[in-house]
Amino acid sequence: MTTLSEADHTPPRCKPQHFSSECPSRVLIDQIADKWSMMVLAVLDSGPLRFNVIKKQLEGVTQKALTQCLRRLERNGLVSRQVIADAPVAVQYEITPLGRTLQPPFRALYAWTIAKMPEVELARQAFDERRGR
Amino acid sequence: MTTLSEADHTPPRCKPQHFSSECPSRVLIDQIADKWSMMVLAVLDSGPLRFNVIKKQLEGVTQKALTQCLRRLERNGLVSRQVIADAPVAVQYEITPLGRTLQPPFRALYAWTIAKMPEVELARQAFDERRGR
DNA sequence: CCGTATCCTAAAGGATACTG
DNA sequence: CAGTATCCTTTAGGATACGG
Repeated sequence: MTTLSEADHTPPRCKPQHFSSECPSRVLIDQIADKWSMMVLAVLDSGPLRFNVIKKQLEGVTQKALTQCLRRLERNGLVSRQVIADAPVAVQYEITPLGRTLQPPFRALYAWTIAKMPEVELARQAFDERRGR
Repeated sequence: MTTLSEADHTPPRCKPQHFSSECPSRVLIDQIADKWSMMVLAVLDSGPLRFNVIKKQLEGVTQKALTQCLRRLERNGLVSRQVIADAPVAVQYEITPLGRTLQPPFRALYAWTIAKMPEVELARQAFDERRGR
């Protein structure tokens, strides 16, 4: 991956303006670009939650999809998983310190979404009209 | 979608801590969560480019995938498309003013990626070891 | 050069049933 | 409760060929 602004850093093993498939940042984009990850992290931001509580807050997510998402977040060190051996079993998911560092960038992205959504909606309508739906 | 921090805004038509499928921000997340969109916007950040130039800089993207991605970006008003009627035809893609406003949030996300990649890599190795590959 | 159309394969995603 | 396993359907994605 290249820079968004040249001064920011030195991209490891990446030529300027070329997104090689081995570029480390590509790996992370694949994670961030997941359908549910951002929402899971947002939900966990207020504190640890149990599986079904998370599930209830993400309308449309299936158990399978949420499990996969949580596993990947756990694997990447963004979320921790703790089994509480009661009967019936409880499992707590908690955002890690590393996961918390994602909060500022995500917050910026979220603010953008809220601020620009109306403009995007207008652009869509214009586009769809331009090409007879 | 809910807030990442309660003070930021008032989410339109969304209950606190609940990501409804009709919530406008979900629509945007679906766009941002696209595999190539962020890279396309990063590549276009330096100026307008032609289709095949963009394609060359995104290793592994197919013509079909890139076309789809650019159409969606155009539809959402983040990128503009201009046909230059030479022979053979040339098509220029350019980031729009609206698209440019995404730059700061993306830059923050990108900086995070570069900064935290090593930690993520360590977390992965630990996870994979915990569960016998 | 910049697509669209078609075909085909691979992967994602839902539904259901079952287990510690 | 929190998964895993299985099946099956749907969708995404690559490859190829062709058209404006």
